[in-house]
Amino acid sequence: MPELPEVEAVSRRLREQVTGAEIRRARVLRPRSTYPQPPSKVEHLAAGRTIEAVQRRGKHILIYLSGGIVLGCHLRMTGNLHVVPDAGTRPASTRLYLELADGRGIVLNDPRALGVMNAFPLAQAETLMNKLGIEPLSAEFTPDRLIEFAARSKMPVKVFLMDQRFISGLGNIYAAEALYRARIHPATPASQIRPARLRRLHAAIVDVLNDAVKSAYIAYERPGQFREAERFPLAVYGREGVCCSVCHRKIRRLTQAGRSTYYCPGCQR
DNA sequence: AGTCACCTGATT
DNA sequence: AATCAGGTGACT
Repeated sequence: MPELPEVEAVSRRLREQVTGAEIRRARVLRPRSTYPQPPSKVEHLAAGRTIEAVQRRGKHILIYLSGGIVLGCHLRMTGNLHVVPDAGTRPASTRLYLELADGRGIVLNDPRALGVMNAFPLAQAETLMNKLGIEPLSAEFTPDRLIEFAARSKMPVKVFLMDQRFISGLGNIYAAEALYRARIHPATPASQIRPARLRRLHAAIVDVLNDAVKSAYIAYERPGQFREAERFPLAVYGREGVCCSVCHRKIRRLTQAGRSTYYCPGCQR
């Protein structure tokens, strides 16, 4: 599920629902879901604290607790973090949950069980988050910063865009969609792209993420079956063999760093 | 820079 | 039965 827009939607809804709530206790049902920490660390550090704020950083959800503790959650491929009315009634693929003093539960629900939650003192959480790259929807993400980063990387530009140490939040779908909008071939080495095209790429990244944030927020407000239907139409991702609506050539797929990349051979040179 | 491991469920 | 999946960290 989640890249930046989906994580933003999850984070916003959580913020609205649980800011100010008290965590009675935390229960880890699957021990690996707190990797690399032991489950007891999360259980002990979360219990009895009040939720002061919920923030997103890259694809991480940060739950700030009273007493200077932060719960950091990463949803990986299939995770979701959401509130249930009764902590005693949870989805089948619940990996851990926070039982609130009012009886509700915050559930890390993840069929593939790749998602994780950790507990950190505030300073340690900040240190970890400082290793992430720039927030693409913040004012610091400027065309010049993108040009500066790209100049230092020989990676294929699509792999570069997904590297969280440069820009944090882009994943397989929106990296491909941004390159399509910018008309850049995904295999182009980042350092070889001229500044004018990187400016176009910068605008494409901001646009595609803003579009996706809007639809992701709506999608997460609704029951599951409407999720896919409400996302704006993707131009290339998952559309191998379909004709490009601009040039009518067939969308192709290639493999980069072990992941599928979709692109239009006509539009992206 | 590539390959695997971590997992399960959907699709071919 | 095999392959694929919106992610990432730990190995070569």
